[in-house]
Amino acid sequence: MKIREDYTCPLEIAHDIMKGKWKPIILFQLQREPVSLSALERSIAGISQKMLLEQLKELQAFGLVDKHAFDGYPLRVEYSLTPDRGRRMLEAVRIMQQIGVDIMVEQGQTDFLDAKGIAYSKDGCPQKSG
Amino acid sequence: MKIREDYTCPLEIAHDIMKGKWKPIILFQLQREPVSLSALERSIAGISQKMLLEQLKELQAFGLVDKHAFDGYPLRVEYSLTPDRGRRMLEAVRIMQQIGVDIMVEQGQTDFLDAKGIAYSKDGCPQKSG
DNA sequence: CAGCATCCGATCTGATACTG
DNA sequence: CAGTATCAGATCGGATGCTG
Repeated sequence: MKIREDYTCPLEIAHDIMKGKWKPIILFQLQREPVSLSALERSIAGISQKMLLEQLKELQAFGLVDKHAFDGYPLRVEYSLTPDRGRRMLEAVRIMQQIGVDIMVEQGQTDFLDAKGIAYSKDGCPQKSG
Repeated sequence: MKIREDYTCPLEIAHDIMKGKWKPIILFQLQREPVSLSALERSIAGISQKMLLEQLKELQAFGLVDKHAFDGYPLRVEYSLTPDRGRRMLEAVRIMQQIGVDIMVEQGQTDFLDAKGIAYSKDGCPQKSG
């Protein structure tokens, strides 16, 4: 995957980086630690492997995500946020996430809040299994 | 326009708020002051009136944008960011924009930077006319 | 100036089956 | 476990013409 070199507007790049249903969620899920493809797939409800791989590739191309492949069997791979660009974009994702939380609370949906009404369970998104 | 009330994930809402090619650009253009529809249209290169109106409506529905209509002829309307949600989302947009700037600089595109190499001309996006 | 409706091609995304 | 290929339906977005 190669990045266009004829962008004329920074926000056009930003859109290409973040577009689609899954990118912000993927970045959000990578915030704690490097994770395997299958772990990522399990942590994101509803995503197909095709979309996950495709979006991860784009994030890698733009320098937000790193991939580390280990030799041997079974195959093992770990994805992580890059310290600079990935972490910075995570800040933007956090803001968006918080606004989403606000709206859910405003709608009376407080299920995902903890006892103190501050933090939210897991990452605030439904997980695949237990 | 009515907002879904069955969201299960804050980032799902965030995506609905920001999805599409134009929302971040519109928020960015609204940061300085309230503007009319036609001014907005002029300041965003390539957007159609249909998309502009449609996206503004969605941003209003989610509480990021306010609209103020004045009586009399010619018709006059002003759009602005809401002080809370709109301004907060603008922070996320700024982060995304800055990452876009970084990538453009990395690609050797420095045309839009000012003499000091820090700020960028206009809003960093091409404008319609002069 | 502000706003709406329709048509239609481009793009995105999910399901499914297959490879190393 | 990690990753690829293909096909079909859904969604997105641009052009255009019309109303108050």
